[in-house]
Amino acid sequence: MGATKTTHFTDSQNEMATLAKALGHPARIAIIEYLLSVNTCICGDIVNELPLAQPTVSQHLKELKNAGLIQGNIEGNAICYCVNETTMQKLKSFINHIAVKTSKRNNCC
Amino acid sequence: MGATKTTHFTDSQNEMATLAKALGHPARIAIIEYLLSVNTCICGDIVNELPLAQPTVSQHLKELKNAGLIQGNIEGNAICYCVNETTMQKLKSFINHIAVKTSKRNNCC
DNA sequence: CATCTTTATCGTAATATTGCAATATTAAAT
DNA sequence: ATTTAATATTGCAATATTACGATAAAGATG
Repeated sequence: MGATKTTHFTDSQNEMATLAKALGHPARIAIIEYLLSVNTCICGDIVNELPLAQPTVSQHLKELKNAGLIQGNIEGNAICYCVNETTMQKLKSFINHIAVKTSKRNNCC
Repeated sequence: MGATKTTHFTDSQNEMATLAKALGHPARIAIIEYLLSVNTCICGDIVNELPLAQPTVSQHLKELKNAGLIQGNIEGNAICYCVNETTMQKLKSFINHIAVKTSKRNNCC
């Protein structure tokens, strides 16, 4: 075992889990925050912002990209990264939906 | 290696990563959704709702509980589970903050 | 008290993640 | 064409996660 049984869950559940998982590492949270700390896309310079080696950062960027949370455009020999608004809104809607349901629930615990 | 370098990141980054990571599995999304599908706490019956063996579900519940996303109260020989509103609001605020920043950013990708 | 029900824990196998050194790739600059 | 700069990929070791059978623990029920 060790592999997630994705086939037993709905597409929505798998999709949201994928997005949450991609954010489930402090380095990737830090990357997102850094991308948003400037009012434009970041071309290069991400590695120097993080306390991790370049291959490690590259890997984290890849995971964020695979999940659709960020996108990268080649700009010369650098790559411009930015947060994907559509995906972020999707995640936001889901969390909001859960949070609203939670607050409207009858407390009993 | 293989261990996350949590000490190099801020408390906030680590906290949000922990919450996101806890939601980063479809079974745990399904558990949260099931807990919210009824307007009260769920005492037992979670195992039968999921396509996973009882020890596996128990483990997922434990992780959600460790992250503070759900809480469980002993009720006889069963345990009543429900979503933790405070933690969920914290996650919601963070995601909202990120989403707002994303949508206010100058697009360039 | 014996038994049933519910949930947790242990042990373990399969797989995934994290991290980085070494190396490759790609495009700009000289 | 060579060098430089930025990013990706490969390979690998350490660790974490996922899943479940077996078993334990704790309260309810007969």
